[in-house]
Amino acid sequence: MPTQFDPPSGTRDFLAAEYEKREWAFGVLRSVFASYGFEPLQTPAFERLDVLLGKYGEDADKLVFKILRRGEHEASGEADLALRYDMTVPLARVAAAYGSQLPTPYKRYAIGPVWRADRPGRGRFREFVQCDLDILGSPSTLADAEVLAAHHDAMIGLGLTDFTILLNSRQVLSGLLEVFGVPPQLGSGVLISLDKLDKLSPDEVTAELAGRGLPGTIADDLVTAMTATDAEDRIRAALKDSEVGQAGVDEVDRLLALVAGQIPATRIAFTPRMVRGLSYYTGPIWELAAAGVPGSVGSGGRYDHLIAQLGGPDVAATGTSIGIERVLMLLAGDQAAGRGRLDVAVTVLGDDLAADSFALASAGRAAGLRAGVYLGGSGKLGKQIKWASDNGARWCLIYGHAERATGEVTVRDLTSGEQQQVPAGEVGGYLAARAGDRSA
RNA sequence: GUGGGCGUAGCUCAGUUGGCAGAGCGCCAGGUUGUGGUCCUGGAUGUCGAGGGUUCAAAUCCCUUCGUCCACCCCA
Repeated sequence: MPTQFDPPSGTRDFLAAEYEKREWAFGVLRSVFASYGFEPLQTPAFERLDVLLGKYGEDADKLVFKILRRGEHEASGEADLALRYDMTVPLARVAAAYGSQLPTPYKRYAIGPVWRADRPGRGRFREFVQCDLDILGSPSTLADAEVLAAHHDAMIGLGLTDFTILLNSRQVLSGLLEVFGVPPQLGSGVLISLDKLDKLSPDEVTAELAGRGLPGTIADDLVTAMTATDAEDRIRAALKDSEVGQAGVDEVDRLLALVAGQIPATRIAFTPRMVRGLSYYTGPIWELAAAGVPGSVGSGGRYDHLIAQLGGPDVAATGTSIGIERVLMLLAGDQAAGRGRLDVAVTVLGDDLAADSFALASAGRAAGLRAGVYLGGSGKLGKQIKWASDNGARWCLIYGHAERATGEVTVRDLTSGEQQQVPAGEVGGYLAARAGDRSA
């Protein structure tokens, strides 16, 4: 097939099987979030350009899909609107617009497509669904714990158990830089390099740190402490010398204690080396890793002043983002089986019988089943039964002149091949009585 | 944005030194005119991603372009 009929790169068509799998997953998320008392929020697919630009820096601005001005201004080539880039900026706008009308704290979830003018790759799209869970207005660690627990439960609800939550804190990272004597101006660069410890060897990271201008002995000490088998103990001990660092450790421990009843200890761990690249986090940070998926399958943290930076009120905030597209990749085989399109397939064995066939299908629907009549051009019964079978129907209702003469319908069970004559008026009840026997 | 791989039937892919466009699966028809799945027989697949060049001759070699995949970067 010519490639011009593929959807634009980085976008996808979802035919029935995949669509249903996705809808199932979104439904699981909605129900888990609702069970925690989070409420839904839906905002427009596009926002005013000035609402979106300049929020995350120039690099992010380049990834915003802009919408040209229309009408007489179109020739100007300027844009005044843009497709949303994430769910957080719209959240800030909503907080600014409806502030006092929103509950406090405001616990909301948002599931919907976002767009990025990015280069697509594996697990990376230009149009993808983002699923965010946030709490505005609570500075409490309880809020972080609730978000984290809900995220964990959502993953479990989706059938995922083989994942790990890497937990750290901004204060821990600040403390590390302090106790190891990293010059303040090198801080963010050093953290970016340390984040690569899960991909690069300790030596490579040490070299990269030196390349950033960090004195060799400091780089060495830092990498050694982070990668030792007893790294966590070493870091904990070292941070005792830092007020901010110790505060970070205390908060991480508090968070671990709060979620201990819901998240098994094997699935969550204090991970001092984990650094979230984004600079707006102000407290605990976390990332979910799963085997077989590039990057993370979710991440979040506390971001206390971001909402104000994005144009909203200056409220405490914490939240998490479920990497649903990547989670769906892990679910590839499981939920995709599909259960067919019909429960009841009705033959049409002649133009003069079609109206009765329609009525039979209607009776099937009234019995709570999915029912359809044969729309093809073949009058052959064999073709029609094959059609019924191809559509996954459990029953084929055979209704020809012989049946009409006796006022009965031949009900063929396509699983067993057994057939039974049923009075036409009782077909609905007959099917309803047997529909519960075996789940679809 | 940098480097590399790959674009052939609906799908997964073969295709030798340039020499008639192939297989499996799926699809259609028949065997069986009122009985699907299994089986047997037969049939159709097509802009060889697109454009240009070399050649008697190009899926094959060269150039360009588009798409796609992998690594780096960045993210979800």
